[in-house]
Amino acid sequence: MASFNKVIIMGNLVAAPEMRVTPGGMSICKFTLAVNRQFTTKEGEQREEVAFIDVDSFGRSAEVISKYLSKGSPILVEGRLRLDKWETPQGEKRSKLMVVCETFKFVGGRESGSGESDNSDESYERSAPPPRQTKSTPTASDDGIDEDVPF
Amino acid sequence: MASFNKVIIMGNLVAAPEMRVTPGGMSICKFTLAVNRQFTTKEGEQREEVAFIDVDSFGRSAEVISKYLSKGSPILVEGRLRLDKWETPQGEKRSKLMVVCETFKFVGGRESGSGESDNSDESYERSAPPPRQTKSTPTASDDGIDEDVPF
Amino acid sequence: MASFNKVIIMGNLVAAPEMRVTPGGMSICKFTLAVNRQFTTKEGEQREEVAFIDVDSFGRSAEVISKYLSKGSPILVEGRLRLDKWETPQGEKRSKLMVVCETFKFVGGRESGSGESDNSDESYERSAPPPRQTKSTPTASDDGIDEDVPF
Amino acid sequence: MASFNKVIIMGNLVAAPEMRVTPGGMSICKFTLAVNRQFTTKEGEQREEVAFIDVDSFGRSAEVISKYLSKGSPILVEGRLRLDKWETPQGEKRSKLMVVCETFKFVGGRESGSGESDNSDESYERSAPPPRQTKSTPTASDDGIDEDVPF
DNA sequence: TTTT
DNA sequence: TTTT
Repeated sequence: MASFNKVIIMGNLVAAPEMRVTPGGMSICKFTLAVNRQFTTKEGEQREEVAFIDVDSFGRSAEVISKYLSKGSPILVEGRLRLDKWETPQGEKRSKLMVVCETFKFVGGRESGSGESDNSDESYERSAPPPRQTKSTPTASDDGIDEDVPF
Repeated sequence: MASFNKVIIMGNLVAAPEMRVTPGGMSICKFTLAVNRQFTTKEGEQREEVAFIDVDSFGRSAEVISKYLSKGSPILVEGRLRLDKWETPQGEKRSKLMVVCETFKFVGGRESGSGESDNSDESYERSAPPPRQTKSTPTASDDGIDEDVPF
Repeated sequence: MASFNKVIIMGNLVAAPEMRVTPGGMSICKFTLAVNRQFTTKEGEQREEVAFIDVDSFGRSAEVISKYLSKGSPILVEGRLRLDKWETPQGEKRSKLMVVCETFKFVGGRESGSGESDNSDESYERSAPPPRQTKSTPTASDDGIDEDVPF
Repeated sequence: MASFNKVIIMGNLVAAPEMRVTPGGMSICKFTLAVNRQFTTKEGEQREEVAFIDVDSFGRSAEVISKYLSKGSPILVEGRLRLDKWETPQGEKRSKLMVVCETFKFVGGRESGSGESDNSDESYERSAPPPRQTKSTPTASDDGIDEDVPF
């Protein structure tokens, strides 16, 4: 059976992205995304869990991300899971699951853009400012009644 | 071979969502998303194409969407493709591809939330305000040189 | 707000793929996928609904698909929704939602492979035969008791 | 900005799934998927890399997977990334990225089925046998000429 | 019929 | 217009 490996995550950078260039001239930009999940337990308590996900981006993606993003920036990353392997100085084998960025979208700032990986056609995009909210922003006690607002 | 049917789209409502309730008490909220794609032609021209995508949402999702979204609102919809079929008054068969919303996320406003379909565990979520942008917003002539900024 | 547009569908070709080449030399392969969804109604009846989804593939993808697939072949397609527009001879505007194939995977045959769109790095893949099933194939009356087998 | 966290992987179990039941009666089935990626290097060499991905499934999904799958079985898993955290007996903090199964599909056997997570509407599905291949199975030297067959 |  |  063929394999398939797709990850789509949206979250915020927990620190500034780290950029480096290989001796062969390939740009690599590493960053960690905080991806939150809020949920309500069976007992009705609000909870939040965070997954800190390491991401590697390459080429033009790496350059764009390192240039425009910083700690706290939101981003949508599309890519695949990769199992990184290495050996400790003591000779122990280690491995870690992370995400290889194949495409990304800047989201949620005043201007949003997107990029595509080094492996793509590099047809980058220019995009418009975000829409105005026309209804008021919902909050937990949004409409005066103690409704269970769902977000 | 098993089938698989997954759609993930993020865009803006082209009009206010339309809500109705079936005689059986099921809420149905219909809306149309504008999903943009910017690209550069081989000749280097900037182009934009828009897909207008009809979406049906049900139950609690329908209620939340109809309550909080309006024309222009951004939303991320996760669902599946469905082929709607009907007959014209003249007896012609017609069909149309559209999206059934299974889950959604409010995105890009001051507060963002999410919902899950009537078929889910209804563990709705409350979320935090968006992060501050710490680098300046990039634009086409961002850094004074006529660089080909990729978005 | 940035847009996002992702479709992942797996199904079977309802007919042989149709291949053509543009005057400019671009290969285009069109096909229709039947994507099934089985479900149980609230009343406990088994039902099946089918979405027939038109797909356009381009370049190397088009060539590989048209060469190796035929009526009934399973395939996994990854791509995006596009709204096709045209005018009837009577001058009526028409439009139709369909899928643009960006990548694909052959699935479920003895050998499975994959391809990537013309826009990609063309790093095509050769893959291994599918694994043997070691447990017997489940059926509705699998284990002698009239259990509600979930597939 | 809202978070989003979606994983779709298809691969084969590297070992029999491990099933247990919590004191509270919740079924948990753990397994590891091998997800392969074949690619061609810039130098034209065929390579394969494998990601071994740990997956947790719950409830009815856990029961179905543990009942019908075994070492080598193919499966398509849809879910989300979770960061597991624990402490070693020496008091060191450890964490590991893994996948929580929210839905799955049996793929590529004689019969294929699917399941949905404990959190879903439990509308399980019964599906048909896989299609017959009508064109011969492609291989690297498929048509006698030393063509660069793309899979 | 269209959003940004 | 339809696949399994």
